[in-house]
Formats: sequence, C-alpha cells, structure tokens
Amino acid sequence: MADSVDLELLPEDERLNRMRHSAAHVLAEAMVELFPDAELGIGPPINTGFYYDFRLPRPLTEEDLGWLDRRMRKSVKRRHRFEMSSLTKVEAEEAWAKQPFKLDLLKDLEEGEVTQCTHAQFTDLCRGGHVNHTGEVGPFKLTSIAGAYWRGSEKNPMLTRVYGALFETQEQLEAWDRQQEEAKRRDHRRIGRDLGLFLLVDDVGPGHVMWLPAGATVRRELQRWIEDLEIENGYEHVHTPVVAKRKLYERSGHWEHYQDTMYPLMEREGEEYVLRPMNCPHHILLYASTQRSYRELPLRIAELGDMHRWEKSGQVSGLSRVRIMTLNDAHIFCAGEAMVESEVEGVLRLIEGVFGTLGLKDYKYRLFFGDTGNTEKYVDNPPMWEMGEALLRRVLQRVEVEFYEAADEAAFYGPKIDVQFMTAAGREETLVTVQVDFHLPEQFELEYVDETGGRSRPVIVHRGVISTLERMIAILIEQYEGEFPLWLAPTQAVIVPIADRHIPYAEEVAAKLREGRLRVRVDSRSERMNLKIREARLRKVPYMLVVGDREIEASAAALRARGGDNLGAVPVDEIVERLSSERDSKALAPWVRANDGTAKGP
RNA sequence: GCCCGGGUAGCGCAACGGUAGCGCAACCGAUUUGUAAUCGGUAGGUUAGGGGUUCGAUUCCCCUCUCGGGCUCCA
Repeated sequence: MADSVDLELLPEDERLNRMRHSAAHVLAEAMVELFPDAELGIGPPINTGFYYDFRLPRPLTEEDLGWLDRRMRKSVKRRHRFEMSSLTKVEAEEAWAKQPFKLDLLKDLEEGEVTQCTHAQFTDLCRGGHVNHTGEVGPFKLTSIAGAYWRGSEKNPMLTRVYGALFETQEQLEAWDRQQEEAKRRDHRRIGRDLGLFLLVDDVGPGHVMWLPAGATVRRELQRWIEDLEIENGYEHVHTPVVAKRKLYERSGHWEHYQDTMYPLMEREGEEYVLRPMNCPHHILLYASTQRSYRELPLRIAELGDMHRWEKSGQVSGLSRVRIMTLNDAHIFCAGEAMVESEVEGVLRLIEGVFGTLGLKDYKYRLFFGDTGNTEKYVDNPPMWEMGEALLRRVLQRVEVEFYEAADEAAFYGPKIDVQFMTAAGREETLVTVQVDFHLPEQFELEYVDETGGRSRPVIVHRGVISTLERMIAILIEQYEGEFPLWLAPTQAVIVPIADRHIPYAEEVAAKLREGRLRVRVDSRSERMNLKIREARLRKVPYMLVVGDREIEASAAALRARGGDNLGAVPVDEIVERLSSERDSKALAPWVRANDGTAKGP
C-alpha cells in the first residue's frame, strides 16, 4: 500500500493538478479497454481539466466519447488505488517496447530509475502526482476530440487528443459549462453577423473581409481616432502601395523567411511583383529617399497599411485571423540606444492609454527574445540581440506593466514585446507587437548624419497600437458583446415615431442630431412602437428617441437608453448636447468594467 | 498545412433511398398603435460544387471547395 496523501492539506492548484492528471490516467484506462492496441502519448493536467493523446486504429466518434465517459465513471466508483513503482530505464524500455511514444519519452530520461503508476489493470509510465484512488478524481466531463502533433511538432505524427474538463466541485464544472455557452454568445463571428458588421463570402475567399456599412463605421471611427492620437504623438502619416517587386523583399530578408506566407508572385513585363505582407520595406525606402540628419530623429512614419498574408487554410478564422488586413503600423527611426528606449517607452504608454480608453483588460505583456544559436530562424548578431532584449526589459519595468518572458519567439530580425489578449473563447492572441530592429537598417544601409558630421546607422522600432483593425474589432465586439460605446456604435440612435403622422417630426429631430454629427436612423415602418424598440435593442443601438404628440408639443423626444432606462421627455437640443458629449468623452458603457484605473484614456 | 466533425431558404433547424418542410427574417396588404414581438397573405431551395453507385440520391461512396473544434503558426 502506498502512503495516503491528505488532499485537503495540499494547496488548491496542486490538488487540482493531481485530480486532473489522475483523471487522464482513468481516461487512458478506458481507452485501452476500448482499443487494446492504442498507443499512449501523454496525459497532463491543463487549466480547465486534462487531456490524453493516443494513436488509435480508427477515428474516435461522439459515441465513443459517451462510452469512455461511462467507463471512466465505473472506474471512479471502484476507488482503484494509484500505486507508484519504479524500475530501471533498461527494464522500462523492455516493458514499453510496444509503445513507441513512451519509448520516445524514455529516450530523454536520465539513466537509472524511472517510475510508473498502476491503478486497476492499467499501468502508465509516469513521474507521479496523483490522488490516492480513482474515487478522488473529482467531477469531470469529456468535452472534445481533437488532433494534436506528438510533442507539438508538425514533423511528428498526429495523435488523437481527448479533452476533459475537471473542477473541484460539480458547481464549478457547471459554472465552467455555462461560461462556455456564454463565450459562444459573445463570439464576434455570431455578433458580427447579427449586427450586420461584416461578411465573409465564398466567392471573395477565406480571410477576405467585406465590411458592411455598420462595420465600416466602427473601422472608420477607430481609424480617425488612432490617427489623431498619432499626430498628437509626433507621428507623420504616409500612404504607400500594397504591391512591391520581389527584389524589395529579397533585400529586406523577408523573401527568405516569409515567402510561404506571401500571396503568389505576379508577373508582368518580365518583372515579379508581390502583394506586400508587411509595410516595413516601403517605409524604409521613404526614409532612405533623402539624406537624414540626427536632428530629424526620431522620425515616426505611420500608416494604416493593408497587408496580405497567405495564412494556412486551417488557421483563417473570422476577423481574428484574416489574409488581408489593415495594420495600425509605424516605424520609428532612432539615433542610438537611449532614443530607442525612450521611443519604446512612449509607445508602451500610448498603448496603455488606448487600451484604457477602450476598456480592454484581459491582456498582458510578453517579452520575446530569440535564440542566438539558431541562425536559421534568427539573424546572426548576438550583441544586437542582447542589447535589444535588455533594453526592452528595462522599459517594461519602468512603465510598470506586468510582463513575462519567453525565449525563441522573436521576429527574425530582433527581440520584441507582444501584448497578449485572451479572447471570449479563452484563446490567447497576440494583439500588438513592438520590435527593436537593428537588422533592416543594415540590409538597406540606412544612415543619418550625426552630431560630428559622421555617418551613423539608425535603429528601427516597429510598432502597432491598435493592432490590425480586423483583430481589434474582433476583440472589441467580444469585449462589448456588440454593445459598442456611443462613439463606436454604428447607429447611435433610432428615432421611433409612434404613428405615421409623427414621421415628419421624427425626420426633423433626425436632422438636428445629424447636424450634431450623430448617426441616427428613423424607423418609419408601419409597425408598433414596441416592435421598433425591441429591434433597436436587439441591434444594440445606444439610444431610442420616441416621438409622439406630447413630444411634438414640447419640441422634445422621449429618450430611452440601451440599458433600459427610460429617461423621459428631453428637449431635442439637450439630447444633441448630451449624446455629443458622451460620444466625445468616449465613455464606456457602464456595464463594461474599466481598467483598474492605472490606464487613463489619452 | 495536419486530425476530427459539419455544409438543407438570409438565420436557426427538420426530413434520410421515392426530386424537401417548420419557426424567425424578407416582401405585400390591413392596422396608426406610448416603451422588448398586431393580424392576414405571398414569395423564397440545381439540398456547397463535381463525379460515382442505383430504376431513382438531399440521403450511400469518392474528389474539390468551405465552415467549426483542435494542433502547428501568427497581427
């Protein structure tokens, strides 16, 4: 008998991990009963439960999942003890001779002893971390079947992964279930269709977004706002073509590292052109078009530039992963390390301000550096990497944002800071990146005349603030659940005449609101007021203005806010004033929790 | 790109070897209404596309496209 562990005495995450990992063992036990020849991968705990990877003789079906679930519950009832045992590596290799993935794992283990765990009739190679017996695994639910590469590499075979959710209590499991449903309701693809924001049409192609008037309005408002902010922050806007010759990207190095992600070449009159996958080379050519002095630096060149990336078919999705996108891009040409540092700091502060205004909260910073040994993936220039990395870390600390670090994830030309965002579906997405680039200035032999009259090489800071309009809008839709703050709302007010005879007055009111640059619509259909209000609510229109005899009498409109508050009759002039000021303040709807106060809107 | 599962009217769904229905939306008509659904009528489909099996395919098989969940990758 193994020693018993008092689960109650363990820290919560340790206890949960043991429960989840143990459940994975129980799943494997069931699977081996269903498929005696199943080859076992690994079965770790994850933050909502567990999974186990198998190679199976046939695809798994939903019915199999039901069977596995029942079989697991049977095992749970029997309260089989988890017993650890150890054996030498040589013995293990013999024992697991028919399990290629386990052998693969063994290969990486130290010589000497390895451990395995047995419960019921099932034994798994395992380093441990279980509950005492199968009765303690906790409330779980098998959730999905997926494919996953062995050890996460697409060079390896693909295994069948079974996911399960597992929490300490049944209530937590149910709460998680409800959360999943909630996430589906918030999904930007669903809301985008319901609100008529954008369209993805087969004949236009996957990842090619068609913006309907409502969505185009959100885009335009974001665009105007960010461009104004950039002007305030000393950026200059340019506009460059979406096409360049192949040789431009050969020179930049993108061709070598990036060509699989580009749209195919276009050939005309003996020249090869491509749709640009990024804007940097264009901006660099603008920099290089004239002799630059240190007095001009930092030179901040910005453009909401359209880019084209042939994302692999399986990863195109809604607005969050598209093939043609508009990036809020800028390149800051800097003289010397100190300037790079202060510019990066300025960018981070701009990002914090913008995210604060938008009410974004589920994000964190991540510092990525390269692997200087991997010259295939990264530019070979160790001192550059070290300097950039240290610099970015200093800035993150100075701006006092939380961040974590990850190796081997940088851009090929330099280290970067990413802002990672959690989507409604619980997936992590990169929203923004800030990159320090010593490489492209070399490739393009960029120069400026320094204080001494000599020639120096600038450093480029690549940065985004609101990401691509596509991805940002996907996140905003989910964040607001389609209830955009007034300044972004496609239709800001609907005017509801009670009867047909009130339509002319409704039009007058609409005209006054439009004079105040408000986006309004008169619902002049021959329908009941109740229906019109219902539909305006479903379209998430922030304000409804009901007009009838009484309002005409008072030169007013009965104001109703999206939240449901009936604000009574308000003079039309006052309505214009009220809505305009709400719009100009970019106030968040009260139900969108603001950032924790550290990030004030710019 | 890879694994699995889908694709039936604008949306949500049904039928499953005998050439398709329902609800909502749309359109038309009546109604003129005081804060979340007025009533009636009409129209709408090469069942994603192509091929095969069959007397007959939306249904079974194959290919392509496409969507979803994952994996990998990324803004």
